[in-house]
Amino acid sequence: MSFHYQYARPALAVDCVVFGLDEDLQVLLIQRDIPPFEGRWALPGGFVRMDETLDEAAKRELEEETGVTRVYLEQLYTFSELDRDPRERVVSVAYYALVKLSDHRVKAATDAREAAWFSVIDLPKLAFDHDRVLATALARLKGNVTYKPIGFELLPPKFTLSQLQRMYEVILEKELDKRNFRKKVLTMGFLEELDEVEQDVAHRAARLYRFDKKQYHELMKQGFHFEL
Amino acid sequence: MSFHYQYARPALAVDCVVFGLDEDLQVLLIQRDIPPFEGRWALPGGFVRMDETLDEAAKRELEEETGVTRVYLEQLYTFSELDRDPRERVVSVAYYALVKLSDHRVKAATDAREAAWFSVIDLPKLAFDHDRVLATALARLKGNVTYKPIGFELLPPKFTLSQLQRMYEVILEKELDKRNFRKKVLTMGFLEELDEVEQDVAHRAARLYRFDKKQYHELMKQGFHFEL
DNA sequence: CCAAAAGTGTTTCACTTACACCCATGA
DNA sequence: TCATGGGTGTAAGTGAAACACTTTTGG
Repeated sequence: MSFHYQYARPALAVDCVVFGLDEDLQVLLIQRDIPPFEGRWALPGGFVRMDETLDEAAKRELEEETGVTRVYLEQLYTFSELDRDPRERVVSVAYYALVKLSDHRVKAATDAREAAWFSVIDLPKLAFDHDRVLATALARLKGNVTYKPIGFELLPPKFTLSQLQRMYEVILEKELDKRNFRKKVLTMGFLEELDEVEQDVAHRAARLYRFDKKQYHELMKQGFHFEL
Repeated sequence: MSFHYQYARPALAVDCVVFGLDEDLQVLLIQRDIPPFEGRWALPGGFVRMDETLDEAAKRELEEETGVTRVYLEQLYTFSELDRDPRERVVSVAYYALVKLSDHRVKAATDAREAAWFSVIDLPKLAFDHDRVLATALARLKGNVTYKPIGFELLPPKFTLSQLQRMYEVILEKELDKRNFRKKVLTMGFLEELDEVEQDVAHRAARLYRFDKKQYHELMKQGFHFEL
């Protein structure tokens, strides 16, 4: 590699896989309004600028295209197949994030494009290689959710233990035992029991809990190991 | 993003963190023979060509610069700090690999550069942000080794249980109980017990074992979960 | 015969799993 | 009063951790 490198370069882009939780696990998509893949749904994303890092580019593109802001984006994988974009060589760094769907239910796209939530179990065929990107993100989510408390990002600040359990069941695609689940998460010691219950339900109201981030980090420092 | 995207682009490079095992955990470095950081040690790597994927670029650069070939490179992380290269904007995709040090003890660099193994616990200051890249790779290795049998890549095809245990101790930086360790790895059922013992040792010769990849994948399919 | 590492079992304790009924509430 | 989910305990089994001595071999 010489001092002045001036061969042709691939273009560099970012794509964002943003998950939310409803009955199902949901993902945020935008509808493309220009070729290629005009009209097809795609992951929000775009090209990286010279004066921003990849993290910054991902955050900016996500906000520009979907209005979603203040989310923690984590780098997922960099995709570099030669033909992943029919126009030219584009290498894309994928990010993923978990958001409280309630905070982003109506998304005001700042440009003309349409953004919408889709259940991951009933998706349209996506543009580019975004099916593959999404599959990678889903696998990562499934793999991480059991040993990092990332799932809490999907829930509102106050939640019931049943909501928490349903979240794990949806992501892991398997049922969990209610008593064992409650025992486990409560003994971990970072759920703050509130003196409040859920409202407007047609049955006994469940107690609300809050994820105590400080306490969690305190436990981490002491070598605590979260699992399941 | 317009059809013809022609803004300035970052250069795109790959860097390879290749681990080997001796008494300590080792990493393969090359000495730079041009500025910037002339004379400093760095991770092998270089710019990505238009006709190759990132995986291919990493493999090619590693071979060109160190002679190391036929290793399984896994993508690690993409680094994009604005000033990580003093010449110009360079985004670099890092890869990591584990190799049997015995196979690569003498490395014949194909060009003039020097390549050498360094213990990770006694490293020179590296060029660019390679200290950070290496730290990321070490963290990943430590995190993965307990629940994927990747560590076997560091050992020769036939190894003793003590060698296997030492490998885990070196990577995890903690001591393990001999009896419990042997019990555990043997009950997992993918170690093939050979009718051979190690040679030329000044004490009782230990039995040799082989990692049975087929059996491991068979167990995986049946939902087996490797850990520690 | 000495040094050096190989090899081997048992007990204790903690955690995981399986499992079923009563309770509180709003409609 | 009924339907709906909320909330609770125990027993059995499995796996992790702690722990020390004998065996083999070459020098």
